[in-house]
Amino acid sequence: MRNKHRERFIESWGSLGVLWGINRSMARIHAFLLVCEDPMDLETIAETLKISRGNASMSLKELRNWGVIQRVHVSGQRRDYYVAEYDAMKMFFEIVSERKRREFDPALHALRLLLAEADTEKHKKMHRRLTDIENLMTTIDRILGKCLENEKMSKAVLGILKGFVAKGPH
Amino acid sequence: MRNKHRERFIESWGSLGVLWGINRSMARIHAFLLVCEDPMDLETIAETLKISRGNASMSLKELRNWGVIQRVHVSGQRRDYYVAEYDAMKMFFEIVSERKRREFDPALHALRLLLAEADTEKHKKMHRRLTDIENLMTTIDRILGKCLENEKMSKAVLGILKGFVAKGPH
DNA sequence: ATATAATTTCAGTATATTCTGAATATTGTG
DNA sequence: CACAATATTCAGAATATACTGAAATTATAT
Repeated sequence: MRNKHRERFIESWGSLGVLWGINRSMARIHAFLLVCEDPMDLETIAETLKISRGNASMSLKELRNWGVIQRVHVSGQRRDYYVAEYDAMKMFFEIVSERKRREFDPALHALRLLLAEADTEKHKKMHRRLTDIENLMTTIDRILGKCLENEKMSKAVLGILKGFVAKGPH
Repeated sequence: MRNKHRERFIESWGSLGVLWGINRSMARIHAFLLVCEDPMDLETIAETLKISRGNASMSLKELRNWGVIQRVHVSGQRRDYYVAEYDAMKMFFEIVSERKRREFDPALHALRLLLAEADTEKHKKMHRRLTDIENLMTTIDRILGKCLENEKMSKAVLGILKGFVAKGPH
């Protein structure tokens, strides 16, 4: 039965969205548009997902800001219709980029300030711990930087990793 | 002034924690233990971070469950003391692993069920979109799988990426 | 054993987040 | 322009999440 799987996908995509910091309604709408072949209008969306029009309206606006859905016109129709962005990666990297900027970067910066003035001798263990974390975060920072630079780079990084996980015994 | 930077680190680590799905109190305690050279007791932690003992107690318990801090004994002292886990990666991968299991895996599974029954001809665009996402998620799934397998693997993956971001013009 | 220090638990409270729906604004049509 | 259809906004309500603090429990020392 199709609807069961569709519903399940929508709900699990909703939980995944929460992990990104996107609220459930937004993520569910996004999922719904992903599984729709044709553009959908606000009313259908709100009815299908059992949410208010107000909520749907705000969520759709936000999703457009994230660049993961688009508003389209259907000829002969007055109302607005929405479709999911065709490019799967775009959504993914948009979100990662934003999270990096908001939470990761400030933490790394604060960590560096702290290390700059730390007493290496007096606080050996602490210093070691923070240095390790700083190294790890710096690596992650560079990787993300590359990936987010442009689509070509992100595909290159992904390609390398794909190669790595593919080879080896099975 | 050291305390200013320490505080800033603790607060930004708190925000970063929220991104992982760890609440602010937990993440702040974790940060505090990271910047302490010596083991700290519940009372000091609660006082320093201005949270209740109850909250501190529960958060410390949770952090131990995540494996990112340890309870230690200080000779001649009755109360329990806590230190941050020495291994930076451990914390990182523990959390990623849990999030993967809880949110990522179910979404990927639901997506595959949906694709298995999708009508490729009738729903071309939708099918294409979902297939793209499935491919991307499968790659991520494999990479994470490798990384989480054991520490050696995660270091290998990180090493490869490090090599990639290091080379090139600057 | 008993007293006391320390920790944990959890019901109730506070706070933050999300959602609703009616009021308002906007857009398209005759 | 007037009217109707549609979309947006936002104050208040509902819900979810986090926190407190006092009571119950556990551990330790004498």
